[in-house]
Amino acid sequence: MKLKLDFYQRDGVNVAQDLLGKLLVRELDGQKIISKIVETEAYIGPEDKACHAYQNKRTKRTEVMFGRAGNAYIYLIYGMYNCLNIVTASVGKPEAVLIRAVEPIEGLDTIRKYRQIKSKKVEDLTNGPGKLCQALAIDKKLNGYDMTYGDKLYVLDSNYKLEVVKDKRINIDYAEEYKEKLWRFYIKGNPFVSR
DNA sequence: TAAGTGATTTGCT
DNA sequence: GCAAATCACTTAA
Repeated sequence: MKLKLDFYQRDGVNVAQDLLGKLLVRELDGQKIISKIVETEAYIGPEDKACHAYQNKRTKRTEVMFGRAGNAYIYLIYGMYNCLNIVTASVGKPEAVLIRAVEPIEGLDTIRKYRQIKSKKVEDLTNGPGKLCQALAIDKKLNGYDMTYGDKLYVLDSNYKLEVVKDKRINIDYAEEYKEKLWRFYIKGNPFVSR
């Protein structure tokens, strides 16, 4: 079952937790890549200093976050890496969940085609936000993509048993007190979780 | 550990 | 308009 609008149309922190263990599906060129979401972070617009849309700052880039829940928010960071977020809450509320890491389930060959690395370790394919985007061939063409409707990128429901760990977010030193927020979630013991 | 990388935003004109 | 600063990361040592 594909996750529907009502799943995303909730508080970003809850959506972030509930997305763990769900299946992220990417289809392209007739190939299907299925991966399990193992790590997420919540970005809560108006109050969160780490969020691009802090204090409801609305620019061309953050526009998508103000839009409908279930849309993909993809942006380029550090000049070369894409990050995948899913917009949550309702229209006008800039909230999103960053997908930080996934575990490949199906379509390893396709993943390797898009992300060629020296490392033999499977973990290195998708254990980070930029890596997973390379692996799934996600770029800005998919920005604003409707994941509750489209077939190229969406999330399937699942019933994995898992233990959720709450932690501080990382790599957002500039966010001052908000970097202490426990808005990062990951599956305990999963090898694909980034440091 | 450190540096590369360029789109985006901001703060001047 | 243009220039400078910023940055939700990765890789190779």
